Amino acid sequence: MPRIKPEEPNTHRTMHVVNHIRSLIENGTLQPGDKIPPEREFARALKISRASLRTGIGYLAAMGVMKIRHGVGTFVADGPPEFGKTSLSLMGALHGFQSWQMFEARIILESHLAALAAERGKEEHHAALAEEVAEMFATLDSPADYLIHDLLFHRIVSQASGNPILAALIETITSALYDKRRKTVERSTDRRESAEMHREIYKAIRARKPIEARKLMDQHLRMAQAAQGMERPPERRAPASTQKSKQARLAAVGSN
Amino acid sequence: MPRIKPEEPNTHRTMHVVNHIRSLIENGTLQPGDKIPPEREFARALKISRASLRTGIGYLAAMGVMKIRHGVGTFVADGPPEFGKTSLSLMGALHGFQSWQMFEARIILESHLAALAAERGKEEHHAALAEEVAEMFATLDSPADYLIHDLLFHRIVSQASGNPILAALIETITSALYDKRRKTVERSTDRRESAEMHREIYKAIRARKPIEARKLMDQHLRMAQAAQGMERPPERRAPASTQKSKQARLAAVGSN
DNA sequence: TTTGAAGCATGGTCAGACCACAATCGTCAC
DNA sequence: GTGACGATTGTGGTCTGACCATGCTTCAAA
Repeated sequence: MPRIKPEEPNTHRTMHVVNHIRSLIENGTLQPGDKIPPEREFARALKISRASLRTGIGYLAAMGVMKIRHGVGTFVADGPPEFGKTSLSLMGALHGFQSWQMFEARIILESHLAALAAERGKEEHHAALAEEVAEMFATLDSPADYLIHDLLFHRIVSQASGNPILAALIETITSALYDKRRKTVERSTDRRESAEMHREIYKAIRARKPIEARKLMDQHLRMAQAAQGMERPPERRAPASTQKSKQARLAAVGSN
Repeated sequence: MPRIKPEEPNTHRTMHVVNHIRSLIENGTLQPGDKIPPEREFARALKISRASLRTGIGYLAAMGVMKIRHGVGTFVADGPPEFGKTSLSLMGALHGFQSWQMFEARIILESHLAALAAERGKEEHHAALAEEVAEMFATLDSPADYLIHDLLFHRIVSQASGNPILAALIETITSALYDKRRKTVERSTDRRESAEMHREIYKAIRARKPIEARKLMDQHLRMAQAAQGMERPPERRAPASTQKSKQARLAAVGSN
């Protein structure tokens, strides 16, 4: 007896949910910051169990598309786009990303971003950059405060580039890098010189000199890279890893 | 009576699972391709319900860290790193990423990648690139086949760059771009000229001329960009979007 | 030897109950 | 009136146990 399939109960429920919400977002029904219906109600509407709905929402939340607030509700993510913060560091652990590789990516992206910012930056960006440069000079004696304005400066450059994708990529890499660096003591890498360089970059962006902005940013980041010892190491051979046997590794998975 | 907290039952179970697996990956106990214990068994080991375990695993799977195979088991992702394929396109719908922005990001990343490949590419990469160039010339009459080798060529350049992070970023952007382009008919954008350019790029990489490789790749991609009409549009003002009211939008969320 | 049908291991879904958190509302003391 | 504080309500988080769906393995029949 051939099995009749009046509808299509297949296609994992999870993806059913994901695609449904996806289409709602794509046709503009759902916009950043909007709240979706309560789980129980939504599940009833989609004719699936609450558990399955939750799986789908969890999937979207993991990708940063949805934000869940316990006791409040579930919302479409607003604010700047994020490519799962945990994602990069986890992927790093998994695929052995090296710090110098992250820094290399950052240098490439951010120096180009500076050039784009010089081309497209608007008055408001120029003003904000000037503000941060001033703050940096004002906090030369306070490493923690200085760092904040340093980060803000770079973030504004990202926004001024007019390309949110590149800005989001930079943001992801920077935060992953920051996590690694947070533990190391704040070496007082001559903040005055650093501030001067930021000022030069600002001037190039304001003067709409993409080539120069790019060059200065590249130079600035390479110095930072050197200061943190994140240059690309020379070729190594024979990693000589001391791996446990596969059997021994897998036996330890359940340990807590 | 004050509540005693001998342990910390808090910290959402989901993150408990994620962090547990994360640490297993970071200390090398779990490696790409490894299979984790069956859900029922693993849940018992972690002293949580199977449902919660599944939530955590789903989270990791959404980020591309785990691969779930129904009826078989759950595995740590192997193969090349992926930043959630669906992520970029969903984020695009959410934050209004434009095609030209994706292409701009691609141009910046990939032209630099070509330079790095020229610096660091090994014999094997050179051989593989030559192979693909030859295949491209051999399939000038077959758009579909040509496209395959086109993609492969670029992927090999990514690998040759020696920076898996940049390679993964490119891969994500390219696949998102490809999804958008798939529907458009394969315009026969002079494949012969395209193949010639790839050959030039290959020669520059093989000759270890980073500057030239970068320039050629940039040139090649800008032509492709123009051919697909993905240049950055001139400044627009007054988007004049025809948005429904918030109330009307949210009322339609449950529709199926 | 081939092939098809069980059987089994594993992930997927469901239902319903209860827990935990956050905002709101109502009561009561001041 | 007004503030504090507890109850109520709405919402996500977790648990349990059952059953469904898939895909590999095994084994018997052809």
